[in-house]
Amino acid sequence: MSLELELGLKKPVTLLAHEALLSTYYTASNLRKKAGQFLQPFGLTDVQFNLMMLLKHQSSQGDGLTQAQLSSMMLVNRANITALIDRMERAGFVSRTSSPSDRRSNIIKLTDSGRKLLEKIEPLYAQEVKRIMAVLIESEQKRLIGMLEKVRSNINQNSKR
Amino acid sequence: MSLELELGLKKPVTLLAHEALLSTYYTASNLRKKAGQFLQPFGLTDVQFNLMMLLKHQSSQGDGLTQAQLSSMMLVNRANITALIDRMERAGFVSRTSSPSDRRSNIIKLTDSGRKLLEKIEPLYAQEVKRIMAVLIESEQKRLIGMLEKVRSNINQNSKR
DNA sequence: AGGCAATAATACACACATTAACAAAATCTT
DNA sequence: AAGATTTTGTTAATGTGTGTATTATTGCCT
Repeated sequence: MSLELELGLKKPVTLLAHEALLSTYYTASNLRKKAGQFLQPFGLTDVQFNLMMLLKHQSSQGDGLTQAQLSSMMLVNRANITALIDRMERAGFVSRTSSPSDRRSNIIKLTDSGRKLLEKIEPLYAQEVKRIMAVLIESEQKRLIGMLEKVRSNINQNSKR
Repeated sequence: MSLELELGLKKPVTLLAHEALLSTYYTASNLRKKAGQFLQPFGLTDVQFNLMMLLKHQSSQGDGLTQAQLSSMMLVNRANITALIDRMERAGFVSRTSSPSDRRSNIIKLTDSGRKLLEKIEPLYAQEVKRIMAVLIESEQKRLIGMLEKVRSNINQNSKR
């Protein structure tokens, strides 16, 4: 089903490049909504789940990550992380301790209950991701990743120079 | 540049399907940020610009659109549109009048100054979109659109049945 | 006609994103 | 060593997204 039909547009999008952009945009939006619905029964948002995945898979033997590292890996501003960790700490998913080696930094770690919850969700999540992406065969998924990578690389090149 | 490097990950994403999902997600996020920066000097957000584009191109001879139509075309909850239109009305970009044929509905139209602003921005925006997407040739853009369409169509099919 | 269900907009509580400004700590430079 | 710069986290103001509940209106149905 085309974007035009999905959104109930009366007229097609005229510029192909714009349709490609809107496709990316709306697909991501749909994916996020789906993830949100999937995670809601577990008391998590998609953002919180992503953060927990980073804590589990991107820190060496549960050493945790700093808020700055998290903001870089999540592609969001540092300022976001403060309130996000506040909420997740309150919910008991993560702990925040000051770094002994750099007193500016906080070390964020999964709590035991956070890790337990994550490990319950992870296989179900992976299964659902695989199901959704299975409409594309492996080579197509790679091509998609490659094309999107090219687009990203071109976003912040200025037209001048 | 791979997602792994862009985000500063210490370890690669292991599941290909997940990498495809994250690629889509982060590309959309980058595109939105870029659009936001591009539109900021004009006093618009990307969401407001999109809404104005819909009002211009998706309504028959400036008849306007209802808030329900806008929410469908923007793939957002109806509840969003209320405050969004509040802000845009306050800024003088759009007008909100009650529909004579259905007193539940509001008709949203571009104001003269809103239309003038949009027409100034539109060619610059189109140029930038074309520049960004020009890393993909036409056939690739079509393939991208097609693949994302397949993904979207699969999001809301349940695994059971 | 009279009642019931669907639809449109709104309000509220909450989550998450941005930028800008700030304090504290670390690091660089001379 | 001292001063300047950068980095880290926080706060505040603002915009956008969700879900849920409420009100007003319309349309359907017997």
